[in-house]
Amino acid sequence: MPELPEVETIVSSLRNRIIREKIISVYCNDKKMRVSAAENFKQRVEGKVIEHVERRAKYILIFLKGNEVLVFHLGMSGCLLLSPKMRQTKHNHCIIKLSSGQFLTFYDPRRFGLYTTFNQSELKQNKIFSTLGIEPLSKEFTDNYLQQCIKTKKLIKQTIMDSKLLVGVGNIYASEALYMAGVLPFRSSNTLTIEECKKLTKTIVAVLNRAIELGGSTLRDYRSSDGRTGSFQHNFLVYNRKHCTNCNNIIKNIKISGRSSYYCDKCQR
DNA sequence: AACGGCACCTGGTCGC
DNA sequence: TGCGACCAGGTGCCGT
Repeated sequence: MPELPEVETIVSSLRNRIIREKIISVYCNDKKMRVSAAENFKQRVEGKVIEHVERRAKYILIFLKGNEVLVFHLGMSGCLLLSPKMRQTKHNHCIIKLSSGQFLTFYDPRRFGLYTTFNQSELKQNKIFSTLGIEPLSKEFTDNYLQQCIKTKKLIKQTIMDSKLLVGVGNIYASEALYMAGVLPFRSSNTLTIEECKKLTKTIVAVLNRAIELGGSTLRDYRSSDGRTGSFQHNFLVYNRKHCTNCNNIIKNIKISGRSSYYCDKCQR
């Protein structure tokens, strides 16, 4: 569900509103989750003060004074909402009461997400975090880096969505970036020219930045932590569209690794 | 080692 | 109206 821009939107809105707050109490019901929260989750976070909030890939990291780091992943349908009232919904899995009286609620109907806590060294050693690729909005993401990544026969859409190479690019933004670069999603990565690779580097960064400016994309479930929807979905050039925004050609839709992939066979080669 | 396929879930939509 | 089929933004694991 939420990709990098949606998670970034949540993190930046939380950053302004929960820093220095103390965690007063925690309701935790992870029985239905696919991944359990850490043992003693409640005891490990109650009474701690929130120091800062970061994003790594699609994970939300809430650093607590001391050594603990609260970790949330929203999966396909997860939300992390901050509200002045306790929200009782069917799919609440974790509710955190803060010293200001606000409630931070994690809910996730499809339960593909997770929440837990790590201490900082566990976080560094954790298999998930130690194998994550680089951030596309960091200085490390260069033409040269992408040129190294595409030395494979894998389809280019799979390559840019491979979180061991590059994090945060999900199904929507992969389709959009490839469309903007004029590259068909089912090309073998190693057939891209240097020029195409350079262009793709630029379009990945551009589409993510533009989506962040617009608060992400809301197709169905996504809300920021203040309950607001994103509006980048109105700016999709190819995803979920019937006709090409450039040439009016009919947009094709194929499955790549089981995911809907949209493209224009006139504008993309 | 690398890759494809699948499993994990609920809920919304569409067609009959 | 009711029901079943199908689809959805992610990710880890398993078998080949």
